[in-house]
Amino acid sequence: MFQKPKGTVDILPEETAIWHKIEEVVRECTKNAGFREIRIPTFELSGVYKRGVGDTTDIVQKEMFTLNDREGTEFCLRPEGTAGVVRSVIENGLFNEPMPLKLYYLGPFFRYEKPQAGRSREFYQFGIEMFGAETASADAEVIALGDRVIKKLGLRASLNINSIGCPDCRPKYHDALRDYFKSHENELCGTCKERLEKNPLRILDCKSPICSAIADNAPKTIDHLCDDCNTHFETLKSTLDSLEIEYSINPRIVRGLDYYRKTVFEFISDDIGAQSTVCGGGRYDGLVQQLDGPELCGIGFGMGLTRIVLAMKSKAEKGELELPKNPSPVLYIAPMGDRGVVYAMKTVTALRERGIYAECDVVKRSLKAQMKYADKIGAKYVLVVGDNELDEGKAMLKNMADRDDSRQVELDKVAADTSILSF
RNA sequence: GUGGGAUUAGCUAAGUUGGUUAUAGCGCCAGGUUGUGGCCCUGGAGGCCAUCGGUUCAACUCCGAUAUCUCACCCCA
Repeated sequence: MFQKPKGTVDILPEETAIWHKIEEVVRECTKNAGFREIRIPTFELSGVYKRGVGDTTDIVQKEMFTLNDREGTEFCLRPEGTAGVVRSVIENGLFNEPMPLKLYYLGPFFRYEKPQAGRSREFYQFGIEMFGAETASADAEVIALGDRVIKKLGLRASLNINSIGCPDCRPKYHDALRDYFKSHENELCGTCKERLEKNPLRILDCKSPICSAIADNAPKTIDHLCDDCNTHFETLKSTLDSLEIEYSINPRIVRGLDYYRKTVFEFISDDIGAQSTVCGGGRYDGLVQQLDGPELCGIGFGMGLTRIVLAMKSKAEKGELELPKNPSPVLYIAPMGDRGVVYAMKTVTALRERGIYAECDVVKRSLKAQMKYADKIGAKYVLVVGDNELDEGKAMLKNMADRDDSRQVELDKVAADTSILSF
């Protein structure tokens, strides 16, 4: 017997109803905000990610699924969405469209990781990208969309924002940070000692209690912003205030992808385990040029839909949310005898054409077994059709929710007049 | 990549200090007189007890390895 690959999941019919709901909310929210869907390959030339996401990131260094074609060209299964979208924007000249260019995507992504709650090797992500708008209003619009999707799904997540500066002010901040941590070098954990030279920003993220305590008093990125970045951040805050979107400023938010500039943010859920970032993103003003495109700023986020599903299930367990279910048939027709089967098939087909979910027996079950089955699948009404009914042209339409409630209907009207399927 | 926990039927679990045909509930299928669901009763199907190796007269039970799941670190959505 075959097993699915490690770290992948089978999403079974019971759960796909939840996914349909999520996709419905995503499509509605993006449509109302003018984001249009883009569908791009699930794999790209490796360089797209190596150059886009950054050579030194964990994602590129140890989490990519790579494959080679017969000519030896190296590809990667997409580990994230932004780099591929940027590649497509450049390759298709979408930067010539009216600005801002607003896009969204939805689909599977792949990272070679050790699986745990909220982290798998194949996971689904919804993301948006907005190009050509460098104002803080654009940041707020992107954040507001993430906020709306989360709220429309009945979830709560706290929004954390930060600014990590731009190529002008970030080096100065790095120096200040390095100076500070150097004075505590002996106390830092092993990994953080290494981080000191390579990427001191990451020490802020360390979960070790000692490093974390030291980091508490570290210089904050928002105290070292240049005038431009500072104004941008202040404007973002006041815009979020006026939109009544709650947030907290978290100087520890440090994203692991090299392309981020200025605004970074995360929506964090407390309904799931340690992998609690349900949506994360930020501004990436240098990325398009980094991938050989024109000068074009951008901002976006990725939303981990697998984690959204986890959060919804967790909420449902606490009784705070009702999970979407697959639909039940309005009518189940229980035929008896060959003439009944013909009637049942014709009527069910006609009802389906009219957009009504109807079922009938196709396994030759006894009447009793059919009733049990109709009950199990949650049919609202049942119509028993045998020779007697066919001869008279009439049958009893039974309301499954109420034992004493049934009405006589004319058989040839069941498919024609759907109003009889509600009483 | 580093740790901890787990693996017995489709699902949730029991299985005595190693000892004959490996259990239960739920679910599935079929019945409980001629044409009616939920409750109840009866029967049936369904397991190489994760895999491989070792100890033993004898292993679901003890030991080792592998795989997978799971939780955390790391990292991220």
